Amino acid sequence: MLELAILGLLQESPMHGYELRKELTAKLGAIRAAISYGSLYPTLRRLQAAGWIVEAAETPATAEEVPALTSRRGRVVYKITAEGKERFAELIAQAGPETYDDTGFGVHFAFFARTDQATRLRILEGRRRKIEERREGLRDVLGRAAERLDAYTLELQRHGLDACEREVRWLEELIANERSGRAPTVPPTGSAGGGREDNSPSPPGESREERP
Amino acid sequence: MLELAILGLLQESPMHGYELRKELTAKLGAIRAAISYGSLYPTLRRLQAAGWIVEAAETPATAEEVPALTSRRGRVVYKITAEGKERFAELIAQAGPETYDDTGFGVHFAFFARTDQATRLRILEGRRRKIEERREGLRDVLGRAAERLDAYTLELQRHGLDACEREVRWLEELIANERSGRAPTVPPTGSAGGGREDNSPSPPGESREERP
DNA sequence: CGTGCGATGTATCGGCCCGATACATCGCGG
DNA sequence: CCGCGATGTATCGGGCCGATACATCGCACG
Repeated sequence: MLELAILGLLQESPMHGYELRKELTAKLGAIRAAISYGSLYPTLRRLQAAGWIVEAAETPATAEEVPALTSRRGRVVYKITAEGKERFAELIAQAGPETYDDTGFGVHFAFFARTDQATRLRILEGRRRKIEERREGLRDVLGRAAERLDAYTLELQRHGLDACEREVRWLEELIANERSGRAPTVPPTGSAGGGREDNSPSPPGESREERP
Repeated sequence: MLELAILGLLQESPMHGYELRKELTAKLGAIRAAISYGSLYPTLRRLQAAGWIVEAAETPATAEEVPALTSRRGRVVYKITAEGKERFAELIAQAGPETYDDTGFGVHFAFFARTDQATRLRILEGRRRKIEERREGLRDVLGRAAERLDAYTLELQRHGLDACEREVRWLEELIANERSGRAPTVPPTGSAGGGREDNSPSPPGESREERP
């Protein structure tokens, strides 16, 4: 999952580890608290070994050749490669079982702007199915095994059930919106593209303004 | 976390691994999908090595000494020890940072019936604090960095924010209910105790029936 | 002027937990 | 009688986390 998220973020611009972590936290804040360095750095090394990303020198070397007497430990900037972009496309499109658990779905969703509509629909429906199953499990427990459990445990199940129902409704809305056509996708953002990246796509969820 | 959950369940009755997993899934279904055996068995071994639990023979050995020609691989039943009960009490009462993350809080809450009221209150308030912080983080992102993020990412944050607000309200209710006195606790369930264990404690949340 | 402290920044280590996999037994229906 | 799904125990590789260590930079406070 981290692999996918890093590849996705580096596609927007090169970054060093610390920055990456902050962006990760901002983008996935709704899903997970904060990525640990104990996960981040090993993953970066893995990605580098696979050739999906490369290190880029921090100082552009325009200056004189002062070869670092003090062995300055400067920041390490990572940059995605062409193979890395292919890898990202592969990961974002394929949907295994882990695509639908909380974290996996969150990461995929966070990069929906770079996902084609058919895949978005597939993922939203897969997630809905999974949540519906969890919901049924909770209803079963609350129905059949209620007398075996104490009041606090039951209250926990009720709260979980409520969250499931709410998420299913949310997904229904997103699915309907997705089917109805208006689906924004960030253009591939090719490395050479010039202009501003300020496209503000029409949002999912109910539209706040209507077309006349 | 698994350690705490296992100790808690074995306090109700001895169980073998498979059964333990089912009970765990029933009790924590609102929190996590299903405990993996790859977690369960190593944890059981750990607990055994520490002396918190012991293996109990499946067949009570009342029968003749037929010494298992076929080396019958029978089920392995685990039983909590006195030290294990102490350990559980220690774990359930102490509150580190991990007590307030999603999983940790869920497990603690699921065993609130075996937790004293002061600890329950402390944990509920700690959890509320943590969720409030997450909520503020999300509000910050939605306020300050909104234009840097695409519509899908923003929608994710909104959904997360909504979930936070909802959970805070839920916690407020539980806290108020807890403060108001009526707080059920399962009696220690001492190993020697005789009677039925059918105490049905008054539930958290709004009471559905009122006393005249 | 110096000094310490919080933010920035890179990195490792032990440990928990997961998914995949393997293997054995039991009961039941075809 | 045979297969098949439920029951049941167990290991292995790998991902991710929390704790920890260490270095630099800017700046506020004495």
